[in-house]
Amino acid sequence: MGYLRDKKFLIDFGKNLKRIRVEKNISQAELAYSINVEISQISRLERGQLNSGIYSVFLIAKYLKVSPKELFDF
Amino acid sequence: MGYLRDKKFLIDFGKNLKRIRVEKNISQAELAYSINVEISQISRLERGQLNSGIYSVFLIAKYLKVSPKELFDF
DNA sequence: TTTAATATAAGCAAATTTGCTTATAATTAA
DNA sequence: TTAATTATAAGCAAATTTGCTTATATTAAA
Repeated sequence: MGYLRDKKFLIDFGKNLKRIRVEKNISQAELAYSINVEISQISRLERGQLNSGIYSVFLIAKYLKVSPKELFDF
Repeated sequence: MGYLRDKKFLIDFGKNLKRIRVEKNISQAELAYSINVEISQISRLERGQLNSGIYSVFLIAKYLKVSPKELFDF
């Protein structure tokens, strides 16, 4: 990640994702396994350490049974 | 992009982005220049050829003066 | 507390995106 | 039609994400 990147957006996104995932009682491992991505990706994404691609977001939203929109609703 | 990736989401996302951008009378070049990304990225993104990071989406939404949510509203 | 489950951390290779560039095609304006 | 603007295309290096792995820390349950 470029050093000039404003991380607030990524951190807020991650927090929102985590909130929704926890609300649905789904572990990082379950989510990761179900959509075929690595736990480490979910972990890093939730902590704002990763600028994931929109396709991963789409898969995550799908498994969490929310619209991708909702993951950006913060 | 992995060969198994379902491209429909990326293509739909791109179309929606293009629709919004054109509605606002903003060229790919203007958008790209304004948020410091390459025109080729915008072009590829709009055609669903690219799984851009959410941070780029955030920047794009910001310049287009829409919520990131709106880019996923399709 | 002790155990089990969950989450965070970090390193490395492979895959992908991004920046940069040049060229061509398509669209719009004159 | 012609010129100008805008969009698409493609190749390459650099940067970043992702997959894979092992290890540690935190949280929840017994």
